[in-house]
Amino acid sequence: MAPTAPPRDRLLRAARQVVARDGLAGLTLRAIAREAGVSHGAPLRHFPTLASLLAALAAQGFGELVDAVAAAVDGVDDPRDRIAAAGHGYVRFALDEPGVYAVMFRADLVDTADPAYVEAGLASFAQLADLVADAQAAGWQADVPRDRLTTVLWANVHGLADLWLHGAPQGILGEDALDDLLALSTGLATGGRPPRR
Amino acid sequence: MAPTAPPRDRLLRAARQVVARDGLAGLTLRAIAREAGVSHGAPLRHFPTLASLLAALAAQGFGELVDAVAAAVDGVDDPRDRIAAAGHGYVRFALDEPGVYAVMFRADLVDTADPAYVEAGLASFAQLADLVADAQAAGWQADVPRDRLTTVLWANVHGLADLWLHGAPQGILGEDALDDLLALSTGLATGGRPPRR
DNA sequence: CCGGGGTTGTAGACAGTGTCTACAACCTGT
DNA sequence: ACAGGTTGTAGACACTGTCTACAACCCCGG
Repeated sequence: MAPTAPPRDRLLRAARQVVARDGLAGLTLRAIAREAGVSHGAPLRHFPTLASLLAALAAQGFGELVDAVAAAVDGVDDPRDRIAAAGHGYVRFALDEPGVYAVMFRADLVDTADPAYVEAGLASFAQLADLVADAQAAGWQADVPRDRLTTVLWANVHGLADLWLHGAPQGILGEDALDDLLALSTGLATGGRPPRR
Repeated sequence: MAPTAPPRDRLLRAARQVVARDGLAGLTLRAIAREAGVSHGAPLRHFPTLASLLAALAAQGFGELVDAVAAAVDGVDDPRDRIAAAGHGYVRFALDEPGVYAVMFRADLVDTADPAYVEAGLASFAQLADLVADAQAAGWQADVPRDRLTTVLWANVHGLADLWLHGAPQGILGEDALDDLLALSTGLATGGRPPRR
């Protein structure tokens, strides 16, 4: 094993630890440098700006999101059930990595022009679009433009994750309502079928 | 007319102008003070902290959101159409006031414990819950717990607004797809009925 | 072997930030 | 007229992102 990872990776790992420990408010360039054990200006040797470092972190996050969704879908056969499973995996990822997920959708923190960021986001969208394509081929909402249908489903799970991370529904519904909300949301969207048993 | 409004209101108005002009990144306590024409420490006479000023701004925003949704629903009779109209009004508000809307859901910027903020958010939720209650009374999803159904619908429109403000769908679908997305989203959620003509 | 050259890191500076504090002006009510 | 609260000012502090000058360090060609 490499005892010392490449400095870019070390910085990104440090950023993850910082955001996991101190949240978005503590995710500062100097805090990342401290966490990585280097001087406050060192990160700028590898990223021209904090926004570009966060773009790299967000791009990593999109990659892991794709993996999480793929794992959630794995083994599910029915195309509509696969969409529901994907939504489940999506939200679970957001809750497992709340800091990284928050960074991924913070246009004011991230350099949204970063090519790796854009590409990773599009790959995540394409993954969901493929699942939609399968469901459409099986007859579900076959006459709706695929990208629009995909975007709406994406907005559904993203909204649920964002609201939940914000904490609003917990005060109304309690801490353990998320699974029910997810089942309800995907059930509504995919045609009100009862959840699989 | 009062030539000089109460200082609290002047500060909140200044904050709106700043966020409308410079976005979230420019929404700083000192910028608000400059916009209001006072010294950099003056706002702290009226708000103990920046987060509390932003909580007051967000609470105002929730009030205006309620008004916007009420106006959008006004004149629509069918309960399910009212829900669709509410979603339309919701997203339109978010796009008309992107700065204020962003502040409303930024838990890291806002003092989320502020009573006025909590109350205003709950009032907005209650408004949507009432619309849901009417639709349920008319037979739509009558067996689903109302607060959970409301939360899911809220998440749908919030996710669409947040994604759109983030700019992601525009790159895929173009700048003018929003109305179609909204119709598709509410159509899916309320049972796939065709949009009203 | 040696000596550059690029990579990586350091340390200090600068403007800008939120918040605190000491001070002053002003308005109000008795 | 005067005391007290409200509102505002100005300076300080620690912190931030970014820039710059400087120094180690490693690798590779002669």
